[in-house]
Amino acid sequence: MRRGRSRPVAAGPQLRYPPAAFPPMRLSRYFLPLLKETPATAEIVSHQLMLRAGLVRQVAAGIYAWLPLGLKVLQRITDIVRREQERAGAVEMLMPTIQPAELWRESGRYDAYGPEMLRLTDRRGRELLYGPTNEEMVTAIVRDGIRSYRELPLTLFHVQWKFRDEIRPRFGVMRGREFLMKDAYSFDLDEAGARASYEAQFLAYLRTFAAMGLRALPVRAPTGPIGGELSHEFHILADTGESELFYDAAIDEVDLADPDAPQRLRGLYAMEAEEHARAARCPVPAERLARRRGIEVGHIFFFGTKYSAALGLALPGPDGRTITPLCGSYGIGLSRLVGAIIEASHDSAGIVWPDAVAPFDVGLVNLRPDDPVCTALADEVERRLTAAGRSVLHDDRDLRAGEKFASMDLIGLPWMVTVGPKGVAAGVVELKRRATGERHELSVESLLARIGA
RNA sequence: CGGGGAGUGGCGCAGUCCGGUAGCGCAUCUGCUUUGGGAGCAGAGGGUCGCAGGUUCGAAUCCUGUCUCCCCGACCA
Repeated sequence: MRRGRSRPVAAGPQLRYPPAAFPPMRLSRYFLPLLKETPATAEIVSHQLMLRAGLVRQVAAGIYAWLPLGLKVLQRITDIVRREQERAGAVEMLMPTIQPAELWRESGRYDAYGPEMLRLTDRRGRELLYGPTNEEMVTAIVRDGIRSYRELPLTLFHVQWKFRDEIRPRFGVMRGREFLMKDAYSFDLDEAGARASYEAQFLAYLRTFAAMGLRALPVRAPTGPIGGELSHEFHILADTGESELFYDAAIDEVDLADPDAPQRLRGLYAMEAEEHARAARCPVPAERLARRRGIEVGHIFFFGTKYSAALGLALPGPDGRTITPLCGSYGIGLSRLVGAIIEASHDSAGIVWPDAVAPFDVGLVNLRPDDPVCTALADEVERRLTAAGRSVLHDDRDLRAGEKFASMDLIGLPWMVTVGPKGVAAGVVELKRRATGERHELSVESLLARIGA
């Protein structure tokens, strides 16, 4: 191809992009290594199920490969987070995993961070690190890219892998060394603006977790000298959660659709057990004090000029005086969320994915792939569900019914559609809801009416 | 990093104390019979026992070193 001269792309059917929104996936061609037995190294249920359901494979302590099915979940979670971040006015970018040590010397954190930071040296002897977070970098980028106070406020976010060399990684992806995180950073001219940016993220978090079908509790987190009351952790409630939470049961009554829900939630008591014990007195009457376990999946906080001052981010304000922007950062542990969701939603047979984050909407089981009539019907169901916008994982393998059902239960897709010899003559298939176990025999038309939109 | 435990076919384990040339279940492959909730029978393949030294006629087994993984604790999204 010659350079410097554009030529029109030849139009032709072979260049047209296929229109299917969700190409169906055949299990016979997929990579889904399921384990019948529980690996001895996995202690908690989410880790066990993630290994058994073929979501991840451990590569080293706290480091995981994401297999196709696990990646789907991670992507669905990321999509929801991205949508809600953009809705809250944050702008996406992407910063690298590797950062120069010099940047961290500017903030003084290079020495402060300790062995948890993975340090590297390149061939020229330059000191690098695998980023555990990005405050320094984003602050430097904004410093170098902003010329006027008029360009603020600004909230940037990215989704990127991070590395913290935990002393003891555990609980599978819940406490890995390498983890995927959404982190957002806000830059404001004054405290009122910073507070508004914080509020916007607080609301975005409520919406994000609700959109995933999760119950998330905002918990007041201890702050440093600058943070004031502007720091919250978001916990997914799960009986197996790592932290114990005490909160005002009135929180359970708050309607998230209500515009003043964030305000109400912020006013209601919720603390981690350790903080709760430390508090002078609990403002919640005993009969309203709820106690549950949770998994921290998000953390937002305001830290003022800590990094902007250290890195020399300053702008001339409208009156000519220098403004050092006020900043906050807002994290969601995306890979950890996968584990947290499973902790919150599983049963003895396997995972029970909430609809919004399931790797596929429907598991389609053809009980007789060698029977042309069953196969024709299964193919039709696949085609029509796909056309209706549902993602379908089609089990076309020649295996026994029990094994196929058990596999579907294990991977936890919200719906299972079974096409088999019993129903095929009458033109009916069986629909099963994973969460409840409820089953119905339906015609293909009724099936589409039920789950086809 | 302190304390504890474990490395033996893909997975789960036995064998280690009392050295004698590796075994069980599941999975895999072949055949037949089965076929709507992890089938039955018959046969087959697959392991330098984490690694490196040492002791011994002989080491999965004893000794020394080393690496890795897991659990409890402090730490953390």
